[in-house]
Amino acid sequence: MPTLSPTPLPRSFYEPSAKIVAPKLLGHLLLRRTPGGGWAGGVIVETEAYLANDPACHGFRRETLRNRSMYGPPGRAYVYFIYGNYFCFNAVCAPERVAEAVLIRAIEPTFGEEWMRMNRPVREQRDRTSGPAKLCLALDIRREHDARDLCDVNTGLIIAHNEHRRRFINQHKPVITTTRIGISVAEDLPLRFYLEKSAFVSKR
DNA sequence: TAAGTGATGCAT
DNA sequence: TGCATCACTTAA
Repeated sequence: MPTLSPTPLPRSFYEPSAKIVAPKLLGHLLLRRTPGGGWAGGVIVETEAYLANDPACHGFRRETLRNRSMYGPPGRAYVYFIYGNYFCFNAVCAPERVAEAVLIRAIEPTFGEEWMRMNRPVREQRDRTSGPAKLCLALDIRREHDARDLCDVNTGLIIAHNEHRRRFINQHKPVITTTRIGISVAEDLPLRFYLEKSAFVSKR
């Protein structure tokens, strides 16, 4: 499973449209450096794509203070605050000035589980990271992580190559493609992707 | 199933 | 300046 010295996915990985990148992120690793100096996080099992010509995308209308990082270069974080309580984490895709991103909706915890349990002490392990705001709580991802470079291991928030990705996907396939959750426009687009056999998928 | 939560951004 | 909206979660 693990990599003590993780290798971030390269920036070129995020240059295509989010609709291409979203399914390709399944099986890779969302990782956060802990105060203790180790890594916490796990395998991405559910994603959604938000596109430049997509009314549900925060960057659909124009650049604002909130969505600024979506308009920046690919391979950075877009973290936004929602419902007065929660943060959600995205990986910015597509070239600069093209506002696209992939929302990470769920991960399977594999590293730093003790630290995540402290951050989000719920009874059931599968409730720890089975939702976009849940995983931000477990990994203590906040406003200050917005715009952070996911390709630079020194920023402490990365998406890393999973050398066991193929095996993980084989064990958790098939990949299901369906409509996105919690939106009120463009509800019919097939832009949500998840691994059918993962217990951490937020909703079926 | 519904309420809580407050920043955001569009309309005024 | 005001106010509806919101890529969610939790407790019922």
